[in-house]
Amino acid sequence: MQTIEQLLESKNIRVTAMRLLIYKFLAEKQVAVTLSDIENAFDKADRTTLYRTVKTFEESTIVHQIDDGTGITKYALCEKGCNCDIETDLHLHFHCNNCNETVCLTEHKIPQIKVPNGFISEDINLVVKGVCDKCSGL
Amino acid sequence: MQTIEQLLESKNIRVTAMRLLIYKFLAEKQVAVTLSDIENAFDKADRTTLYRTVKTFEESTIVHQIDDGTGITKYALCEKGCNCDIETDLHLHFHCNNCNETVCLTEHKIPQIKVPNGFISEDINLVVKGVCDKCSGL
DNA sequence: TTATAAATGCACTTCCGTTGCATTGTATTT
DNA sequence: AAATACAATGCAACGGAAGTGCATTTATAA
Ligand SMILES: [Mn+2]
Ligand SMILES: [Mn+2]
Ligand SMILES: [Zn+2]
Ligand SMILES: [Zn+2]
Repeated sequence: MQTIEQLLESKNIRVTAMRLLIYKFLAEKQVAVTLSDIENAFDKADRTTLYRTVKTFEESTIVHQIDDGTGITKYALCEKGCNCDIETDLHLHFHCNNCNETVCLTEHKIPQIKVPNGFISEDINLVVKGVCDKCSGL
Repeated sequence: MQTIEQLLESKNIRVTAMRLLIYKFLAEKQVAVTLSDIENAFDKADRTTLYRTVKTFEESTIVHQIDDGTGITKYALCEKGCNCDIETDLHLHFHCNNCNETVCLTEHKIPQIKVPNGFISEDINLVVKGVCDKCSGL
């Protein structure tokens, strides 16, 4: 088990206080977060720093971006061994219409999707919307 | 075969010049269009009118909205017999990373997606990204 | 024709993402 | 240790797209 510091260093990302804090924040969250979420969690830090930190993480396959259809970009930590950079992360995402939260369903891979002749599939974004387990009470 | 006028009247939407023009514009386009696309096609008309027209169409299941991940909302005519309003339109969308166009693949329905226990699926958004038939040359 | 309501146009706002640039902090070299 | 070089952070501003309030025009109905 490697530390966060080791992870960052392995990706050639300098270890700073902010980056450690933001990483920990993402790690303890069970849901995808928006930039505003991070902003609210770190009042003292500037929006831009948070934005660039997340972007840095994204470029190094530490987090992946999620477009859940709300119009607001969300972020979540990549699983270890995730290959977002070379091929798309094929797990699906679930957006709850009730609590408005979005989660990675990393266990649920996206099935093979057929496209018409002449079309070349390179990436797939699949978002299921409905009611999450916390809200459904099932 | 019903006329556009008849279609609008059947949905209790008043027939206006703008609405007929915008409908025809959408009908002759083979790809999903942005509000800016419509704006460029109708210089004289105001953005707000176009915006509200499309929204009116959307509320009456004449067009459906497409979130292809570009961050810009796109619109396309619904097929006849489409049930966007009561259940989600289950066809998938394809976004070309080369020409940046998005098309409805109405023939390609979204397969059944399994979600974990406790989750209730109500709607699915599936966007395949890659190279379209025009750009691939295949 | 007049009264009523909807459609359109104009101005303005908000929200999110993004960038330029100055400043601070860190690491490396001399 | 001091000087240097470069990256990280903070502040301010911008831009695009979606959305809203209100006045005006246009269509429908009485
Ligand atoms: Mn995910
Ligand atoms: Mn479609
Ligand atoms: Zn929920
Ligand atoms: Zn193309």
